[in-house]
Amino acid sequence: MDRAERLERLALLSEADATQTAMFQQAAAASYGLGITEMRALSILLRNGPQTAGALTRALHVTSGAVTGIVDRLVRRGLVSRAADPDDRRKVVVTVDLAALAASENAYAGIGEAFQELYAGYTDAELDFLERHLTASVEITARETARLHPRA
Amino acid sequence: MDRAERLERLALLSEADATQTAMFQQAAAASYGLGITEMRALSILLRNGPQTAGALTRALHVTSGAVTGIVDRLVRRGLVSRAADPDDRRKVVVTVDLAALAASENAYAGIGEAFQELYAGYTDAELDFLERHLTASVEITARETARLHPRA
DNA sequence: TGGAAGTATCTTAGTAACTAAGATACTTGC
DNA sequence: GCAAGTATCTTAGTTACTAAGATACTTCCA
Repeated sequence: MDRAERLERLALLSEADATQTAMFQQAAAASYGLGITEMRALSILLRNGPQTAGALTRALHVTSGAVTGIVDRLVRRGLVSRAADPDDRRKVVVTVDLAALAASENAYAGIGEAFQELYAGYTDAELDFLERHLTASVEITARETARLHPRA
Repeated sequence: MDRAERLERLALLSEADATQTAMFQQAAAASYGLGITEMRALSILLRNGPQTAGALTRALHVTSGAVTGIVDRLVRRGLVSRAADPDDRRKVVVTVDLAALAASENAYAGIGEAFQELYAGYTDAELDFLERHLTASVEITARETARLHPRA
């Protein structure tokens, strides 16, 4: 098959995967009774550790007012907690309550298993390639997202 | 490296990629002055061709009332048009105006180029693997999304 | 053939999550 | 010690959604 043609098909597939994945995330968030932005905030807190409201503002590309509401709602559900920063009392550090999170239903269990099953059929070399590809993809996408945000 | 450990890292990376990609999509939609759901509707119309409002309702997992608003806004921007189905006059078929779309700014140009550059460094075998992987991923994700939607 | 049931879309009222602007509380630098 | 800067929260308004139901058309069956 022609290489240019393959690249074209890959771009389309990649776009379809992105749309489908975003819709899954929204459905998963809804199944927890959370909004998509609250879910993203949780994801960022889990991945990058406890951080201030300001850091979440920048990571989520929303206003500080929105973050106040997001953290309020997560606190009300007992999924995160706010704590004053002893070094700078203007700051508020948000921390995920891992025990509470573990105790809640896991909407990701099904898809996680399905992907583990898919990966099981891959060779070590293929897994290695996929890891390198995803790392590059995250880097590119984060950079291009920042480019689209005038305030960034 | 241990295989179980690699699978664990891959799952985390995959989640990070999904979150980042969703945020890019939202930023791209906003740069067109569109909402994320309008963008998804356009994407579905482009990928699967002209279809009825009802089909969009099912594909987007939103209510029929929401689709009315989404199509209204896209029509107002001149990006799509409504047409009566001659065979069933209850139906309204929505079609993308490709010329209008091509004439608008392309927020995807930058990321598209970045990925083409990434792909340029891949072998034919790697591209082939990626295509098979994405195809499987779209299939799994669509199935798992449907599972999370009670109305589906 | 005509009426009941079903289907497709749109309308309306209400809700939730966002933005923009500005208030409050604290910190830093001169 | 005061002015300017920073971090978060508050308030008012907007937007895109849902739920419920109205309208218009189609299908099925006695």
